[in-house]
Amino acid sequence: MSQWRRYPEPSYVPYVLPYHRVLFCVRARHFPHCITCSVVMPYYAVRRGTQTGIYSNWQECEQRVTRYSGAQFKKFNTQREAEAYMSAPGQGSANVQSRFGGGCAAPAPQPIGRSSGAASAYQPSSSYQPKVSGYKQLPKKTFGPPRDQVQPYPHLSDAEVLASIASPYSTSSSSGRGVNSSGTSTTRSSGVARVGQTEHPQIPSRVLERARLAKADDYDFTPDGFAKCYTDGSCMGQVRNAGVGAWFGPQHVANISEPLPIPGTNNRAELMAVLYAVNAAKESGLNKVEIRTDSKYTIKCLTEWLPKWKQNNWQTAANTNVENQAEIRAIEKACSSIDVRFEWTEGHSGNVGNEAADTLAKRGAAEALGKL
Amino acid sequence: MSQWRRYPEPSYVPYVLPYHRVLFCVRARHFPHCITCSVVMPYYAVRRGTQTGIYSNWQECEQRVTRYSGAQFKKFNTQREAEAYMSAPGQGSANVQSRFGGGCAAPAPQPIGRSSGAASAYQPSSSYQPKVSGYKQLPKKTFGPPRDQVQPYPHLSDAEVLASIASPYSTSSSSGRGVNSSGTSTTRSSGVARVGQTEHPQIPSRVLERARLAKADDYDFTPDGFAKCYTDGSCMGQVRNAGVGAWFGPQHVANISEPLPIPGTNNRAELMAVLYAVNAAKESGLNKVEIRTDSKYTIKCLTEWLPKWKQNNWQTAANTNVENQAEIRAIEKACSSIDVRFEWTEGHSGNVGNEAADTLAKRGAAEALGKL
RNA sequence: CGACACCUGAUUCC
DNA sequence: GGAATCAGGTGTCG
Repeated sequence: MSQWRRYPEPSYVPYVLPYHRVLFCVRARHFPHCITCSVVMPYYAVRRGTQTGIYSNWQECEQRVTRYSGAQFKKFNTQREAEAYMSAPGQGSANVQSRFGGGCAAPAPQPIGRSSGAASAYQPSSSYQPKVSGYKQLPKKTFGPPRDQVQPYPHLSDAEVLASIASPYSTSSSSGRGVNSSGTSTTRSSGVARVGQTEHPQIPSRVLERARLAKADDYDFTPDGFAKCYTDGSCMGQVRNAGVGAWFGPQHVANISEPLPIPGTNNRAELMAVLYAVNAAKESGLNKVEIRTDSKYTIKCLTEWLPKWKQNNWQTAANTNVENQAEIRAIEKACSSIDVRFEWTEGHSGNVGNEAADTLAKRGAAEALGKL
Repeated sequence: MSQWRRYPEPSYVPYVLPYHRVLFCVRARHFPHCITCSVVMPYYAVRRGTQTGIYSNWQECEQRVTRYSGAQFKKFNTQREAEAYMSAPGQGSANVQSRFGGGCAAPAPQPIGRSSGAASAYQPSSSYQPKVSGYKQLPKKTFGPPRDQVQPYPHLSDAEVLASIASPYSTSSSSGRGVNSSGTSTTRSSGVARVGQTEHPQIPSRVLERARLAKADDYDFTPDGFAKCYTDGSCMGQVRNAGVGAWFGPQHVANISEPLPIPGTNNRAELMAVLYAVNAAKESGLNKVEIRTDSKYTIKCLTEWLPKWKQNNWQTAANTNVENQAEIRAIEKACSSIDVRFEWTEGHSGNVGNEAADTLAKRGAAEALGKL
């Protein structure tokens, strides 16, 4: 391993048949055309975030980007590309330009160069990244943008599904917070401890607020008393705008259709949908909820694999770090104060609840796309 | 997976966060409202397989489909859909059509709705059928015979990669051999000793013939004058059909995509790819070539470990005989008259050359499998 | 124990 | 057709 790890460092790479005259492949800067010798040191350009700049590792980047609505960032292999990205006409680039181009040096955190060796024990997923090879994907034909005819399921029309949730899309404000306290005090019947707002900061407040408005009668319960909840995630396009959806029933006030604040993957979206749903369920006073998702990945993460991962330090069978670790842990934590059961539903098989959640999720992803 | 398999059986489904009190979801008949448990009577249409027809359960379908190269089959919820699928213009459907629609009766087994009347022939008594859905993926892994639009990487389409080597797939004959001798005499400029045909019997003659057609300008050289060559090996299935691929550049006449005459392992295939490539390079008169492979095993064999093995009588650290000794020695010998340098490329990381070699190798393995 | 590769399977997202 | 993710396995070496 050591041998390969040292690869990018400025040294000679003696991969030569030793019984020949020894040949050397000099480092990348000497042989820029030698693809395999190229240094793979990443450049994370944060064009929009709590603090813009170019960083040399994902941790640095993540700090400025997580929970930042509409964050724009991307990984590059060269500083030049990263700088080009910063200068590109992205939203909020004006602000970025001043920070980056100007001498206004970023404080403590180190824009590149500083090869911070401190690799935290907890390696967060790099899955937020739009995948290195953005340029390659360009020629790929994109899916037709104007397809709006989804026709999900028989009973409810698309419009009805969307109508079944009070449009939270425009009201991102926390205007309702003041009234909130009183509402919160009207604790519901269940013995579930009401979790404070601070405990699930990543859940938009309006999701929780609406969940509080739901009454027990509004839910559809299984014979053994679990509230049914269909969840789904969606992520679209090369930017990977993601959205989540959760469906408790037609016209249910607690239904969720939200964009995710940062780009992600399909699987992250599926997980986040569960996280949103579980938190909403808790917020409305339920003590038993049955999450129905079509993602076996999600279910297995939470049931089969999680116990193993907690023991083996979150290593996958291929000896890589488990992805979406943060989301999985968050769900686990959220589930500690409510009984959660998971059921798998086959996707696109005409299941009403699943289709509804799908529509909701797509709507959320579409909103995320509009935010960019 | 076994867990999922058991789904439809009359039992409990324990998909519950394990750190909670264990909860059970009783079977469908007990909880008819539980949509995800609903049993759907399936129709398995086998459009291409050992025997075509429509079957009512997966077992029947599986028999006609497993190990059948290029099998085409699909599950439907209605007989009408299944029949439509059978009539649809799938590849090789001509054959299918005659079988199905024609009187060419399938023997013993009972297609469900074979020409209407037979619908009753086999009436699936609801029961059993799992909604397992493993079958859906099955056709995916088969190399579709007619698929020419693969789009593996940006610059070159799959077809172009394949097209970049004169199709040796059909011309397995050694028709060009007679002319060969004269061609061999036209030695190229390099001081490399021309190896006689008999010295590398394992290299198909067409590989060498095509290499001879390449001119120096056709190659892509590193700044220090090494011709770039990506190699890859592939071996598929339990039979271990293997293939090799070598890629010198787009449309390069010397590119290689060959099946290996005998089954082997992945590592043997990787080694053979290098062997083919080095011989081709020599044959085209190169005197310096840089082999780029994603197999560290191959590189280490040829650089790190080989000197040691020559001294210790080819004994591994665990005191066993070194595997693939013949291939390693053959490469070493081939390298004695050409400068060969090795570079490691990470697999499946978007590297164009590596992806191309991969495609070529897979194609070769597929041919070995008889899938072509 | 580590490393790379080669596969198989599964679901979803596009 | 590809990406996201995981599980299981073999081939090989130190």
